[in-house]
Amino acid sequence: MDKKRSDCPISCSLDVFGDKWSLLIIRDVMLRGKSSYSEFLTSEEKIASNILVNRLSILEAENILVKEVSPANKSKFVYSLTQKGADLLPIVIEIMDWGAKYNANSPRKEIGKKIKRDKAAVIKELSQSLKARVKY
Amino acid sequence: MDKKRSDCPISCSLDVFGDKWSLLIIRDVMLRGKSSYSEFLTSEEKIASNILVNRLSILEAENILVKEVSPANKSKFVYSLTQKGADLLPIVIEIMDWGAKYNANSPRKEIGKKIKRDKAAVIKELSQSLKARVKY
DNA sequence: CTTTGTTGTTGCAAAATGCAAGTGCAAATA
DNA sequence: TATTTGCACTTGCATTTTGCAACAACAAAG
Repeated sequence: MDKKRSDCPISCSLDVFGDKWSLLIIRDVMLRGKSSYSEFLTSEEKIASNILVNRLSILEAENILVKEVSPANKSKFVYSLTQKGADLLPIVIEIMDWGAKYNANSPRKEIGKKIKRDKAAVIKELSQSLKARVKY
Repeated sequence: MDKKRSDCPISCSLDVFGDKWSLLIIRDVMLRGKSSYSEFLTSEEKIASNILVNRLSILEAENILVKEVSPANKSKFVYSLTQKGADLLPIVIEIMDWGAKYNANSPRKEIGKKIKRDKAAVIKELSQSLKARVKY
């Protein structure tokens, strides 16, 4: 881990995921059912492969993701959320809500509309369903 | 504004404040009563002056902060939150909560403890008090 | 008239990012 | 067996951003 700029919890958090890519990887795992390097590479934001490797290794080192051999394909890895990673859900939902509110070109889809109606319920529901696949 | 990587609301949001400094400036305005360039410079994370100028101009261009001549001192500027900026409160609170939970060295202070007890109440209460000083 | 406070700017080295191509290796296919 | 495909990186290099320190413009205060 890089050394912290301060003990402020906001600053500490940003030291970990305060960049343009980390939370997009988390989003892919959390909300889009993605779990592998090749799936992350195909996301529409077009992350570069070296950045992806770098971020995956940081997220793994921070115990936000765990990397394991795929049960289905032994020459493949799958990344899963830890509890610490799953706990990022409220942050991701709030960022999504703010972004949907202030961007004309991001029309709210089903989940966005549900968030607008009852954010707390969406977080509760999703965090329940994440529990089933959280590792460690 | 830089061009967007995608229409995903999370991606759009990170295009705006997805870096290590923007949300610390927002924190200073939102929770620490700071409002001027010189106050931001003195924060413990020690932002460089060129980065600060750059971020303030982005936040202003994005209509998250407004810059005005200080009523008290005509040779000074004050930055205030717009409604769009104040709406970042839930994000900031969630990030603070996560950071406090997973960092041994960030003992929860009063606000952190209140968040742990009743996050929704803290957000509601603070957003009420922000309303009084939001511009536009 | 000089000092202080405030908001910047400039220059430069170091680090991070973006992009394209290449590598290693196991599984699938011919 | 030989070849191809899929997957997870690695490398090289140009561009951009960051970090650090010094300098500058200008109004207000003393």
